[in-house]
Amino acid sequence: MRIATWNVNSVRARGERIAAWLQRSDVDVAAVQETKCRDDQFPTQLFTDLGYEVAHHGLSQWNGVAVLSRVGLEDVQVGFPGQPGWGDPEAPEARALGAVCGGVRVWSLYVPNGREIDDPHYAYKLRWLEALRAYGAERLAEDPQAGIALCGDFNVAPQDDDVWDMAEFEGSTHVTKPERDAFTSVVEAGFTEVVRPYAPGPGVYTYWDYKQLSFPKRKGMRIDFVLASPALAARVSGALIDREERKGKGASDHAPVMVDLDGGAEDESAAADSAGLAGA
DNA sequence: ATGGTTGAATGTCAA
Repeated sequence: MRIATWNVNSVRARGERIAAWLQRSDVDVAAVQETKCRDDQFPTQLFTDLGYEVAHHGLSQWNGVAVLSRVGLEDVQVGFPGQPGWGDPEAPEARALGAVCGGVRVWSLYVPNGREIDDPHYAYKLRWLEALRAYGAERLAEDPQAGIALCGDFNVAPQDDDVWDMAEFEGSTHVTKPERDAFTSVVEAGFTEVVRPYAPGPGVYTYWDYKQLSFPKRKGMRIDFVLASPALAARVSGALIDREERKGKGASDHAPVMVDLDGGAEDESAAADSAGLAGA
């Protein structure tokens, strides 16, 4: 089974490109962020026509998260318990959506950007990551064998090599110790980042700003991740960052990140077929 | 080409 995460930066501006990518890449489950639309604006049919079930949560033109799956989509959760809110009155934004797909609880997460270190959004970002850690820890305490994937745009570059030049990030968000500590806390709660071992840096990124020719100049950031629970991490057989998808007219500013899993219902059925053939 | 973004409530914010 292949699962993926991608900040698409508007599902309406990029629908055809997303559909082409799903098919080309043989994606079974996609966690999508920044759909930038309400539920009633989501181009559901584009994906159901390709055999995917769709769950979307969008409240406005900002944020918006979705899960697309062709291996079943059950138990949809809008937001997670304890997810911090924003605004007045304070309310959760459309930044988290979970569903069980092919036996794995897949979360599409869009961590707040943080903007500037002295902006209230920065403290909001840290609260949000802490709440995610607490929720993840709780789920694993309840079921240590659970297959959980925390997929998304974390808006944190955990290591110095995850940005093109640390000197250019002096005083900036995404690389501060509190943000990195918050990310590490989620990992230490039991969620291994499974992409990096198969796509090591330096110079390997998932996001390049549209401005200043960042992509051709290779000035990117690694901020999109798949964090897997122990049982799920044990099934990972590969991962890749689809840098090609960042190229050309109409690209998102993020690249898709894909993870391949061994086992699960499909592989068991294939193994049974193989055994049957061998015996024939 | 010596510069250079894109997408969303069309006006200005967000990333």
